[in-house]
Amino acid sequence: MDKALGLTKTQKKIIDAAIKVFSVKGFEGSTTSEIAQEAGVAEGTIFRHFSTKKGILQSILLQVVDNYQLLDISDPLVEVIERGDSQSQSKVSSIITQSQEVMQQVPLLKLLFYEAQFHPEMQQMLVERITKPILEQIKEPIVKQQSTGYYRNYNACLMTISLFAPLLGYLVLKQFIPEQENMDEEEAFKQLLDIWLYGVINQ
Amino acid sequence: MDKALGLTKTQKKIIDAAIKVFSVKGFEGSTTSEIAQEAGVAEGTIFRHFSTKKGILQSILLQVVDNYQLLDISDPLVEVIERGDSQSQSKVSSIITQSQEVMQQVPLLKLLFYEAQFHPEMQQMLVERITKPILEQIKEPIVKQQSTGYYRNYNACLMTISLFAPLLGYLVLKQFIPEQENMDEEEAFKQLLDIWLYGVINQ
Amino acid sequence: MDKALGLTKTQKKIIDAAIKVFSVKGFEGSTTSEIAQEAGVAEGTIFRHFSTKKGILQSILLQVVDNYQLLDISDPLVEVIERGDSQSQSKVSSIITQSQEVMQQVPLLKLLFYEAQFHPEMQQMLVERITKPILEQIKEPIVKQQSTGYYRNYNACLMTISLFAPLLGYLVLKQFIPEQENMDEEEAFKQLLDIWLYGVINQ
Amino acid sequence: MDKALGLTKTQKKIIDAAIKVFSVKGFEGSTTSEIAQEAGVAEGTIFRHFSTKKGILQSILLQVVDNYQLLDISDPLVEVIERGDSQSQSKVSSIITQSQEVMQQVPLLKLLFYEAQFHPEMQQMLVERITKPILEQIKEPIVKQQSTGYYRNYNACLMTISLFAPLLGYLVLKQFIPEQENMDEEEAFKQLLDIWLYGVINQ
DNA sequence: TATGAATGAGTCTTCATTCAT
DNA sequence: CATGAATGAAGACTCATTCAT
Repeated sequence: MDKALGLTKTQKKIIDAAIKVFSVKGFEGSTTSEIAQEAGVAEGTIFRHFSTKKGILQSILLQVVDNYQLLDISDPLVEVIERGDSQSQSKVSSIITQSQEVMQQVPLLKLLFYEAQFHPEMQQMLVERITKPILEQIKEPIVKQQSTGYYRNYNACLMTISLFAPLLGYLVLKQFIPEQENMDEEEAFKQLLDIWLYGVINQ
Repeated sequence: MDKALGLTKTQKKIIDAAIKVFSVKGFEGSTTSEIAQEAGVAEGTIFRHFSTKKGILQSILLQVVDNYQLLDISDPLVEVIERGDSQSQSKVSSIITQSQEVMQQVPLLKLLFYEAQFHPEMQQMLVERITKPILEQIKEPIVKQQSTGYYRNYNACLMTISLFAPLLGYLVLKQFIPEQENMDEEEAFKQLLDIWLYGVINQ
Repeated sequence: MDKALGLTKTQKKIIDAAIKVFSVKGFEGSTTSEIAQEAGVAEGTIFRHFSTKKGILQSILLQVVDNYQLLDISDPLVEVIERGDSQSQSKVSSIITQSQEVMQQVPLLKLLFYEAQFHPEMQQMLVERITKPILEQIKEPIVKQQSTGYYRNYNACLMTISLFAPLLGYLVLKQFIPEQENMDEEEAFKQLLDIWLYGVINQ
Repeated sequence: MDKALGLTKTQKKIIDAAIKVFSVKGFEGSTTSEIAQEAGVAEGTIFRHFSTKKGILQSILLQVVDNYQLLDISDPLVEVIERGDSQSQSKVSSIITQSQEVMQQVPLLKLLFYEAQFHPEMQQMLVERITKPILEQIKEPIVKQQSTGYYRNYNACLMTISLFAPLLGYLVLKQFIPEQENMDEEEAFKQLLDIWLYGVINQ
């Protein structure tokens, strides 16, 4: 009744509050009392639902992993790869649309990847359930295009990196230096994809 | 007498110890007592040299900024841009050589950029003294190549991102997933630069 | 209907569970949630029957006091005193039989006497309803034997102590150091009573 | 300089305060903040010297064990056994003198033996370092007296219990029911020892 | 100047108790 | 009348910072 995707309403309130607080102050910099306040529950309530503060972080990770929200970003990229056609605006703009959500998730993802350094089991889960699946999903169509001779024969993993990293880098940089509003996101993504396609297409 | 670059020997010991400890455990996850132990001084000594724990972090940032060690990475990239020649192996390998040091600095840089989120004055210093200078330094030769028509006319900032992000992404990913040892670093960098050059060179 | 000795069935379940849990973990070391689980009721249910956690302890004490289960130990001792005859095996063994129950109650009694230190009203009740009655009950036949000249004229209270303490001491020690299984309980009690009788009988 | 018997002055202050507080409120019923206040130090200071609250209890036990203060009680008892003479007043009164200290230690010993139930390593130490040594020390002269035929041939361990338990029982009871001040301690001990000797001497 | 014991505010966590269902 | 989620006061413990030596 008060459950959704395995989380009770209270759990959802706490998770959402924690995401907000963690994103702003970092994991160690946040206190459970802040999270409780943000969630509108008593501090003790947190510990009826999550055994430790770290448990909250792990639940956030699990939810991100389970929802596969993240992987949505790879679908449009796959289409770009398969078409190999920078002019296919509709695809590009679908990425842009997605990116609004991704933008909001960037601080959360930074948090998870950063904190994962200090928690091996989280790191492993991130690698196995997020990083590797994305790499695999993107590598596959690249390899196919290489086999037809349409793409050059660089290491597929490196090609994936050179496709993915600039997009992510652009988003992160924009959070650091928000000034350059002169160019809209859609145009930026189009140019980044263009550069990659030219770099990758044979001749 | 016991000073070098504005740091006494004791200060240097503390800074070095703090870099080591912060890199492994994060800023909030480290204690001044650990730093003192690693530095081989008493805990109280730290506070004769740095007013607060955060002061240590700021000093680390200042040192990184002042030493410009970081910017060393942009020099070889500039040469790559200016030559526009993926075959110029010597340049590429000089990057590789540098990257050994950069590799070691990646955790420190992750730390500084991550913690900067929570300390506006640090964030500003990072942006003004590190991020923007690197972008500028790299944008300049790109713009020159564009003016001669040798490079395509993409937004120079985006071109910089698409050059820089894959290299950084490769280094970070390698720390997360160290397995793919099959390819050596030199070859990886060469391919990433190749892709960029093809994507960027007109025709 | 569901009452017995002033306790409803639910109350009895809770009391029994509390005795079990308190005996193993002590009063402060036990949680109401453990007691609820052991009793097979909800945590809230406990507080419909007992106003506070301490109220449970007080009810246990009341039950022990009301049931006089404890005082059963003094009856056989009285017989030993009255016969003044260490050879009366049947009496001794009836003590032994009782002691099986007493053994099980030792942890509970330790608990009550120990916790009573911290709760004056409980201490008073223990003294008035348990300790003093036992002393009186045992002193009486001793005094009678003294008046006939059969027992020496030591202070009756001290004689009671020197009768009672070794038996209790033996039981407690056995819980601490269970190894000395070489002697059975029956024999042990017989010897302890013998020593006392020899020490106490005139000539 | 500020050390004595392996304890610094601060540690001694904390230990003494803890003994006082624990004796009055029990282990679980005491708070580290109360102990700090009683010791006249900051709460944090406690944890520079004892890693946990339980660590304080263990240190108390260690100190009791190391000081062998407790075992002092067995020396006069040994003399009583060896003389086998209840009239040897001087010995008896030396016990009394000791007992003033023992009296003060009774609450502490009750604490240690009670809490030991919940901490196996403490229980073992109490048994090995306190209980067994006392039993052994007292059993030895008893056995000697038995071999000469002066004492009856009861189990030596039980004889020890029937010597020791009444003395301890008297002290504990006096704390519970302090009223019976009519008899002084010296006389009480003399009578208890008398009873035992008569019970134990052959004929 | 360097030390490290002492500090105490602040943290995570527990748990007896309440109350809407 | 029973339930168990929610509460929040209180506890053990941490750690950046101070200061007498």
